[in-house]
Amino acid sequence: MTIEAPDDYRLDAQVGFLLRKATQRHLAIFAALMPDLTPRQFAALAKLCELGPTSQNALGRATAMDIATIKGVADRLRAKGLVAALPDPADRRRLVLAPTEAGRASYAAARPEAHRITAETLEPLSPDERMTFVALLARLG
Amino acid sequence: MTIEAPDDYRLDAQVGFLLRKATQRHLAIFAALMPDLTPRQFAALAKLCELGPTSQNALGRATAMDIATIKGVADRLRAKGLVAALPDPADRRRLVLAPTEAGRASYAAARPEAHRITAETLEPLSPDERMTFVALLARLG
DNA sequence: GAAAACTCATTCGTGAACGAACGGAGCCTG
DNA sequence: CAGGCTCCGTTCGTTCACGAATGAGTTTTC
Repeated sequence: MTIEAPDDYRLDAQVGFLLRKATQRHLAIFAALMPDLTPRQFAALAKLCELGPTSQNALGRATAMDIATIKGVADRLRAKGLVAALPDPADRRRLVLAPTEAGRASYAAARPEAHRITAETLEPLSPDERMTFVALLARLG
Repeated sequence: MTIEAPDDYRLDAQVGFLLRKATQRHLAIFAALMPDLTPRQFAALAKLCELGPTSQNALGRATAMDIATIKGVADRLRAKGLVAALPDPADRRRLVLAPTEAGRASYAAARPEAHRITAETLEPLSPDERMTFVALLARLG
């Protein structure tokens, strides 16, 4: 792993490119092990089960999704019957989201798969390397 | 950095979530420093300048983009006048892409920015940590 | 030399990211 | 209480990912 000189640019060594490739591989693993939910849908459902009833914007912030993005994700989760939305009587701007019975069941069933997805994504690294990698990655967020 | 027990799932500690957040930050840096090209457009242009005339499919493989994705990226680069497309007389299925004069100039101008983008993305890490991180990340692609 | 197998490019559909603009609603300060 | 600031949700437009299907062209194989 050499640091390239300013006049020698190799795309394949750039963080952005490597991040994209690692993400691609991870998404393929995810789609194979959890075909019924997309990563964002699972993230939103997981956070919702963790937090309980939450406004749409707040859920977006908790899952690091754009306001426009969480809207679409929430709509698709509602269409699947995993999430219910009710207007907040105390604040009429708010749409309060909560997992349905089916949503909680789906989350409970998906959790072991989520661990497997993480494990398989990190599989090329040794246990020590995995810890190192995750710790460094967390600092780039 | 603890490894969570199977019954304690925290979204914020999952590789997929961290990858997404790191990518988000990187994309924001990219958009700020290279507003005229998207990361994929830059990647395609860079590979094209590196490889010379290349078929669309081959460029897709070289940049780790789906066939359907590279089509759109190539179309947008053509619309910007940075890339030209000609049918291959030797193989009439092929569309051969090549950078235009403007494309080469744009790439030459963008290269220093690309280095700055990489540097800024990795800025939270020490020089040693950067090497470690990039090496580990490369193995997850 | 003809059928089978493969390759190249295109198109369609779904899911997603995110900036920008918008209107409705609450809050805060003068 | 009125004007302004902020927040909430929605919609629009552009870009991208990727599976699937299709049609045209090329190579392989028998």
